[in-house]
Amino acid sequence: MDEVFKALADASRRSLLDRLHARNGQTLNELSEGLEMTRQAVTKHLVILEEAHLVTTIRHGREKLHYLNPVPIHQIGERWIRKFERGKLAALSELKRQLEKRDE
Amino acid sequence: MDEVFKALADASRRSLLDRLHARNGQTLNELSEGLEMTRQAVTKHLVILEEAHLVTTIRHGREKLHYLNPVPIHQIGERWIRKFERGKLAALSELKRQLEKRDE
DNA sequence: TTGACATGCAACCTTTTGGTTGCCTATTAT
DNA sequence: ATAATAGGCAACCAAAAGGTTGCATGTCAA
Repeated sequence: MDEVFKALADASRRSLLDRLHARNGQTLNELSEGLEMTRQAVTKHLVILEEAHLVTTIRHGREKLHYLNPVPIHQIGERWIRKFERGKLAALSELKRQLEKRDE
Repeated sequence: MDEVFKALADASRRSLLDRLHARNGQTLNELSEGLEMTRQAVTKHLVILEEAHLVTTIRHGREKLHYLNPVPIHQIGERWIRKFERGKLAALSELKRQLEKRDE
């Protein structure tokens, strides 16, 4: 879980996920095109995304195809975000209560 | 959005959010108790959480009370995670298709 | 009113992160 | 066969992150 959060912390990596979401199965060179970054920098980002299991790769000859794996993203939603949403209304009303008594 | 992702990237900060989720409105000293970190380190984390609007504070005399704000977390779920969940099934079936043709 | 307590500020340090350049290897196309 | 193409590896670098210590300030209680 920690690796996923860390991987998502960088805007370049999130935009790589966006690119794969737009078109899945791209090669390293395709993913590097038009970016303000060298191919090697993109490689490093992709390694981090792979280690977080956000991206899966398949070698096809000399090409490496990259596929988005949406499972970890889904798990963040289920296991982490949901937890905080349950307490949401209660938290807000508590905040309101505290705000109202701040002049004591 | 970027600030929120960055703030959530650190396990110590996520555990501070957990603590506030368990009991809202804690002081800095309370939040520092039992942690493998000095109070000053906790302060720095709380500043980052505040800047990402994940935590709101209210001064009450010499104490500073910290409240969890679940809104940014909810927005990550709505604006970011949902986007990837829509393509989920399509992506998986595409992956399967690619896997099946890899021996060409 | 003064000591204790809660927090703030600043300098400093080490490790991690995000990026680069240069070169090497494997595969494909001519 | 060999040149072009796709990607991998390693050394290096600057900046950011995460933490520390030491001291200052503001507030409360005796």
